[in-house]
Amino acid sequence: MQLTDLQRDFVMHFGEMGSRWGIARTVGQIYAVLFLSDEPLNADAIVQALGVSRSNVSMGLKELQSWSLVHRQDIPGDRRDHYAAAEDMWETVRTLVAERKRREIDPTLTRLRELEMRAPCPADAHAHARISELRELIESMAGFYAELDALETAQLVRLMRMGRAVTGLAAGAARLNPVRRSRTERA
Amino acid sequence: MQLTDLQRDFVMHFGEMGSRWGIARTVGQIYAVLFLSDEPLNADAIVQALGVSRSNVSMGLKELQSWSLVHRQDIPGDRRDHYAAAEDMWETVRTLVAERKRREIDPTLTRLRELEMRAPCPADAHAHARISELRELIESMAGFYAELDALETAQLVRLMRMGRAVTGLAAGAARLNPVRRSRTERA
DNA sequence: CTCCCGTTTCAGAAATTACTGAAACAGCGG
DNA sequence: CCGCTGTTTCAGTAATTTCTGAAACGGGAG
Repeated sequence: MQLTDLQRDFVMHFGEMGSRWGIARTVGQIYAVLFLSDEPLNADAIVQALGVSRSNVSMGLKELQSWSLVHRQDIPGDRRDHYAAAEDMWETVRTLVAERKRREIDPTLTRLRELEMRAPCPADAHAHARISELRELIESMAGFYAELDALETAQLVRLMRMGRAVTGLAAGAARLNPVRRSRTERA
Repeated sequence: MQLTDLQRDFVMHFGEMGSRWGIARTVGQIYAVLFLSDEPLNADAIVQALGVSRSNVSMGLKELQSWSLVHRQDIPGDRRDHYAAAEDMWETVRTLVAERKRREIDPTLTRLRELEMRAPCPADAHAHARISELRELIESMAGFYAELDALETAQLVRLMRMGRAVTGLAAGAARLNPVRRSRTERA
């Protein structure tokens, strides 16, 4: 398979961005190729398109599948495995975010809670407080995320495109649904 | 300076997480030390706490300042530079997100728009469509982010802790502010 | 069972990224 | 202007990550 100029430039950019996200450059490129393709591709087509080794593609596909970004898809009458990127990009964003949360946020929360449990040696008073505050912050964000994630995709998209209405809530809602505030916050 | 057990464990975890985020391990550790400290620290204190080279700390502090996560702070009667992490964690989250957007999302949007502009060679029809769709998706998310970012911190926190109310909007708003939907979506 | 087509694994090579120590630099007090 | 304290730069080294080619594996057809 031979990429067009447009495809090549897109794929290169994607590889570049991927490598800033802890994703190996070629893994990003493999995803990009599948993302653009209008049909499932077999591993050799990807090898040709990118000029990387067969084994590298195999590893990359495995990783992409572990992130649920790519899935195997049968082509009748062809014994080889074919792969395709998920069609629905919003769904893909969801899995991407969910996966990152699972791999990065959740373990951190666990660890922070564990640290908070420890017998608080007096020299640690300030550190302890900072850790609690950080844990609370992360929990707030995780809660907000869980809210959004519970929505159907169509609703989520609507919400994101609603503009002012959402944030208007924040200003107006103090009366309707007040959050219990600490003395310092009230000051 | 000598770290307590609690501090050491936190710092190590932070370094670990940092390195999954494209931040060098020691840079994450430097930030963590400053984050926990109840007073500004000079570079040598950090060198001692982490056991890394002076120059590494100097580079790390420079990078953290470029992300606005850490700032220099004078200690009267001490010629050395002292550094401190920002007090307000929500503010820190904001700058972190803003900075990542600026460095990663904005260039991608620019590039995607540029690719869309190109004379659409017939073989690229599908690729072109996918790129447009991706661009629109990213723009939606960026718009939503801009909304949130425009809020005062206190309001933002309130919004995040509001629970149902926010996402309830999405369900209710179809009538008030309908989004034009494609035939397939309606099906 | 064996051959064939395709996939996966893995140890080492290559490339990238992070870190160090030495030297240059900055600015202040004398 | 010199000497002292502290900071930054940078070229080289170390460590880590990514990629490759060769070999092992798997399973269906004959």
